[in-house]
Amino acid sequence: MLSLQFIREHTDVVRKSLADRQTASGDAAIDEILRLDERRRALLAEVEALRAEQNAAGKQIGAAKDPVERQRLIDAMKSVSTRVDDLTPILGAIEGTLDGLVMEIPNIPDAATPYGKSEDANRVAKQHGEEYTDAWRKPHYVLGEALDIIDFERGVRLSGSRFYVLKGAGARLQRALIAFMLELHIDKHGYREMYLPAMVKEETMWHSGQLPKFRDNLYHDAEEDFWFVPTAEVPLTNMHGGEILEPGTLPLHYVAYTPCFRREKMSAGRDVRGIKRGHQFDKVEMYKFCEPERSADELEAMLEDALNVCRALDLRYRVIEICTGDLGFNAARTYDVEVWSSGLGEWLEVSSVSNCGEFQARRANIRFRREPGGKPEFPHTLNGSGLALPRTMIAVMENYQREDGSIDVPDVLLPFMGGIARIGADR
RNA sequence: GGAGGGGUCGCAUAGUGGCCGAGUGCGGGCGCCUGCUAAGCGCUUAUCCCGAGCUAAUCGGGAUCGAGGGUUCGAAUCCCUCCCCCUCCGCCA
Repeated sequence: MLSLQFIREHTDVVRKSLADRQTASGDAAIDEILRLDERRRALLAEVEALRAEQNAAGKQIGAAKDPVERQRLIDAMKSVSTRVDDLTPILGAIEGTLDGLVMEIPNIPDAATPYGKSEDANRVAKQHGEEYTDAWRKPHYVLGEALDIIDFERGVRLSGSRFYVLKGAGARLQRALIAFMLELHIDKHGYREMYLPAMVKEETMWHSGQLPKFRDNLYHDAEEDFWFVPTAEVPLTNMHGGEILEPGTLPLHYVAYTPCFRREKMSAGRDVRGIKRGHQFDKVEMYKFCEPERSADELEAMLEDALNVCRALDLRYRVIEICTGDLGFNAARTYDVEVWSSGLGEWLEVSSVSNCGEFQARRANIRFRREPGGKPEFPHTLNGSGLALPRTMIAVMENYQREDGSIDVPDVLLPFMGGIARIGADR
């Protein structure tokens, strides 16, 4: 979130941010925030002055020996007490409203984020390999059913639309990808592996910025305060919630594999075919906490870490630089990574690598000290997929398919496949 | 799920209505002293918010004793609700 002080003192920057993000009601929201903030501070001054009076009187009353004098002082404070009781709920209500409004203001785009009105203005920053296909190439959902490694029908039987079952070598292929990605990030890229809760409390969703904006996209338990994570970014952000990290702690590089759950209400009817967009999917997520001045470099490094997965799998990829109009709520700067799938004949987003600046750290109240006794500062946080499994599966299946309908297993996955080098050939 | 115990300043503890934002010990920091990496002595030891100030040093005020409500002129202390931890029983991947 943004600090009230920042909104107050850099109102023009915030207004520009909202305009660049194509937020229609941005100005009205800022006006309301400024108005409430002014009222809040006026009321706060009054309440605090009264409290100071109470505190001072409290000491006198405590010290008063003469019962008559004592009673006189107590009676005198009753009106002050009443006034405080009157004002406090008003102040509380204003702070509540204000807090709610500020929570809905998105992060300020980084200066490096290009301006653009919508995703059409995103530009390809880097591309490795050209689009290609062949007449005989099939989409993964055809391959998957023919090889009996993806079962859509049974997924629907169990859970409804947007669910599927991976079977045999299909399930194993995904597990191999997960293991390969994790080990690459741990052993070669220096991340520390985390096994995380897939359900978190509501508060945690606010801290990482999923709430209130994306309430419609989240699943939660009807009876208890359990919310299903839509990405490991949520628990990872909160790993150090409320902490002040000691000098020498940063940077922290974490990697976690989790299932992710999304309602996908926004994309009803889109991408319904195949495994491209399900309510449940797996993802390996990278996450960093670092000093503010290092986050730009850390972002580039994280992008490379994601691309290294694509390279190791010999996938054709491109990097999309997200423009202001398409930037996510929490992000100041984002690269998307897409890989080419030769069966569907499209680029698939397998990763989104973002620098959130101090936006999430402020929400989750994560701070660090540069030196012992130093002033606490907010670290920057970064997150990136490394990678999302279903789309990586699609690309691998479609790009490694042979004309006879079998699928070669990429070399780097062989150690995890228990001797299966080709799916469908020796079944 | 049942019964009991407990949550106070980095750690350990003291504290049953005002002299407690909070004592003591340990740990950490600064300084003094001591003719040797010890002992001793003194000081210090959180975070956030509002205001003033050169968007400074700093100063004034407010808040925070698991969280939220309540009683009261006044709550770490009393009452209620919730959360978490520990012990035992039950159940269980």
